[in-house]
Amino acid sequence: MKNQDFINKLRNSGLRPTKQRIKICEALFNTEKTFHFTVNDLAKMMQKNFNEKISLATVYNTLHAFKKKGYVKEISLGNDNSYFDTNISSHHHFYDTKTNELIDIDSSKIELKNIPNPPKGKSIKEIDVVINVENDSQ
Amino acid sequence: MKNQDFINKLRNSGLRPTKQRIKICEALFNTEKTFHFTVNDLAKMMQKNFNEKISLATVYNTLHAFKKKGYVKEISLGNDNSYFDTNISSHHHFYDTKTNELIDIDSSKIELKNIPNPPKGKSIKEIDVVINVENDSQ
DNA sequence: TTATTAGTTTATAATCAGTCTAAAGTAGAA
DNA sequence: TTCTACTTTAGACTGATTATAAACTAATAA
Repeated sequence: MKNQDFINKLRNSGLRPTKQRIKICEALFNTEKTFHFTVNDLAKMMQKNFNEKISLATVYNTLHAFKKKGYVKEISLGNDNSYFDTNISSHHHFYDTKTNELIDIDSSKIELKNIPNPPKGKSIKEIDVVINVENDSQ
Repeated sequence: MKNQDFINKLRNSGLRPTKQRIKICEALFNTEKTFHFTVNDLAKMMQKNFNEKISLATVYNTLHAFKKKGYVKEISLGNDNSYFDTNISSHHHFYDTKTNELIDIDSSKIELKNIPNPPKGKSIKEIDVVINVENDSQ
């Protein structure tokens, strides 16, 4: 993808294509593979790999805007800080509770049967399966 | 359950039956139904319903100790603060992302098929299914 | 172009959950 | 009763996230 594509992408979804947002698009979407990251990871990555100091507040704002637009997903894990994922397809995760490592599982791999009906008046938005794993003790 | 039962329960698992721990046991386990709560919920509950001001640090300590002993479970949700659950059976949850409401789903209700093998050297500790729901828009 | 304005970015302060610390208190064993 | 190790506590501290308010900039109209 070229810069102009990101500019269009942003503009089409009602976000002004600012320098910072375009750079963040490059960092997130100009990759072969999708990946997981924290807000801090991204802020550091922008400075080191993209030579672009972006204020933390802006990184938060941008990620939340991108999340709203469906460009990234936020991953639900119990622990400390929250993870984002550039893999926006429906999928699940292995999660190493000791190392905080996250590994994607294609949603087609796991079959969920007998999903119960949601409480009255509510409807299902998404189902997250987290398989908590740990290193085998030696 | 009577106080003496809690004292035995604590002592049997190597925790000294202090006044605070016994009171917290009463609050958590002398109920008809299991329930979900945050650390703050519990601290307030102790003061209001049990007339017992317990320091926040102690509430944290106690809950972590109880979690380690398997008296409570901690629930993995993305958002703000973490939830505890007095339902320690294996089970899943409906989670209302707008209201933060949590509803238990018996683990036998949902059938998981084709669980993929964990990454090499790791083994599965637990599987959490969170069904995110929202109020139907009127 | 230029001027206007509405949306953005930024540094910094503020907040909030959770942890740490060191002193005071207490249960259990001798 | 005394001693010791475990607990509790208030308050300091940390780290993630949000709020604020001033400076900046993209989009639009003139």
